[in-house]
Amino acid sequence: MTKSVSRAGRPRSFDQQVALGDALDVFWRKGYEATSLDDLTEATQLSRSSFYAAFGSKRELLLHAYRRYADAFHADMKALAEEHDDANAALRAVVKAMVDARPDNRGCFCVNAIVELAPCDPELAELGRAHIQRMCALLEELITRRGTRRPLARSLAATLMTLTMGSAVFRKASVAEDTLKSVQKQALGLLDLG
Amino acid sequence: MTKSVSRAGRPRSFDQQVALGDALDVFWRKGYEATSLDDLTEATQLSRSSFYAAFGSKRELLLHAYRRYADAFHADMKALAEEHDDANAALRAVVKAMVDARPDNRGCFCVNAIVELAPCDPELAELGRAHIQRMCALLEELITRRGTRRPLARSLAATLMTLTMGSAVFRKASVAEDTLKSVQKQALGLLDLG
DNA sequence: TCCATTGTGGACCATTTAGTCCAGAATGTG
DNA sequence: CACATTCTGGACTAAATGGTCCACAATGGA
Repeated sequence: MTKSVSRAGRPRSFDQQVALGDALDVFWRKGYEATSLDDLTEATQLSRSSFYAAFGSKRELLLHAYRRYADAFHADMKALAEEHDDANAALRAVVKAMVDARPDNRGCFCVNAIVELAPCDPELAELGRAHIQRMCALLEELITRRGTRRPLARSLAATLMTLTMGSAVFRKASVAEDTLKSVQKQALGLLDLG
Repeated sequence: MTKSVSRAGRPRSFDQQVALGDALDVFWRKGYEATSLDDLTEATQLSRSSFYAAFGSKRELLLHAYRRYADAFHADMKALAEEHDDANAALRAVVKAMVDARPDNRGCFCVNAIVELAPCDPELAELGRAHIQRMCALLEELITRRGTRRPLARSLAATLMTLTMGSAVFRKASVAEDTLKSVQKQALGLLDLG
C-alpha cells in the first residue's frame, strides 16, 4: 500500500482499486494456492515489481481482497435492507439475495477462503469469524426489528447464515437450481415468510 | 491399484488401506494444493516409488480418499439410523451427528474438497454432487418414513444437508460452539423435533 | 531544462513441486 | 539353492513457484 505524500516522481499508471478487483476475481475463481503470481500479474496487467510495490505479497493481497469482498457484501446487504420500510420485506429481500444464485458457480469468496485457509492461517480465520459475526448481527437486528425476541432471533440469524454458506457449497458442486430454490423457501419458512 | 494375481515376488510391506487412511487425514487437515508429496510420503511412511506404485498420482489418491470418506460417512449415517426403530428418533440422531462437532476444526472432508477443487475438476465435482445427492436421499427417506409427504420431505432433506455443510464451514472458522448448538436445534425444529 | 523521485519491465534466484528411474533388497516358488 | 518377481530407498529431473533486483523510463517541481 504505497501512499504518495511525496512531492514528485512518476505517477502510478494503474488504478490500485481496479487491480485489487481483478485479483479478487482470480482468487475467487481459482482459490489461493491454485492462483500463481503469473495468474495475478496477467489478470491485473501489472509487472511483478509494480505488483509487489502495490500489494507486498500474494498473501497480503489475499487479505486485502478478503476485506474488500466482505465489506462490500455486508454493505450491499445492509443497503438492500434499508430499501424496505417493512422489516419483514427487508428480511425477505436479504435472505433471498444471500442464498441466491450467482451467474457462475464460484460460490462465496469468504466461504472459499475460510475453507481453504482458515485452519493454517489464524489471521484469515479471524477475518472469517468477524465476517460471519457481522452478518449474523445484521440478520439478528432485522429479525428483532420485526418483533422476534432476542435469544430466538440470534438463533435464527445463525441458522440463516449457515444456510447461506451451505448454499455456497451446493453451488460450487453445481447442485440443481431447483434444490437451491427450495432451500431458499425453507429459509423463508423459518421466519414465517414462506 | 496394484492387484497381485501373480505367482511370486516380494510381498507388500504396508497396508494400502492404512496408507490411504493416513493420506486422507493429511488432505483433510491441509487441503489438496497445500499438501505436498513429502507430506504424503511422511504421513504414509511410504517411499516415493511405493507411493506411486500404489496410488498412481496425487490426484488419483485424492479421488480414492474422497470416495472412501464419502462412502464411510454415508454408511455411518445409515447405520446410525438403523439403530432406531422410530423414524423420528433415527432422524434426530442422524441430524445431530451430521451437524455435530468433530474434536478439531477440520470440518467436513467433502466440503473441503468441493470448495477447493470442484470448479476446476469436473470429476471431483461429480463425486461431490453424487455424495450430496446420496445424503439427501437418505435424509429424504427417513423423513418420509415418519409420514411427511414427498415434495416437502425432499425440500427438508436438502435444507438439512445445506445446514450440515454450512456448519462445517462455521466450524472451520472456529465459530463458538453454542452457535453450532443453536443451529442444530433449529434444524431439529424444522422437523418438529425441537 | 535538470534533477530528485517514483514506476516499470524483465532478467534472475533459490526453493519447492509432482513425478521418474534404477540398482539393489526381499520374498515365494520350483 | 537359484531364480523370477516384486518392493523399496533415494538420487534425479524439469517445471513452476513466490519473491528480488536493477537499469531505465516517466514524471513534476525548481
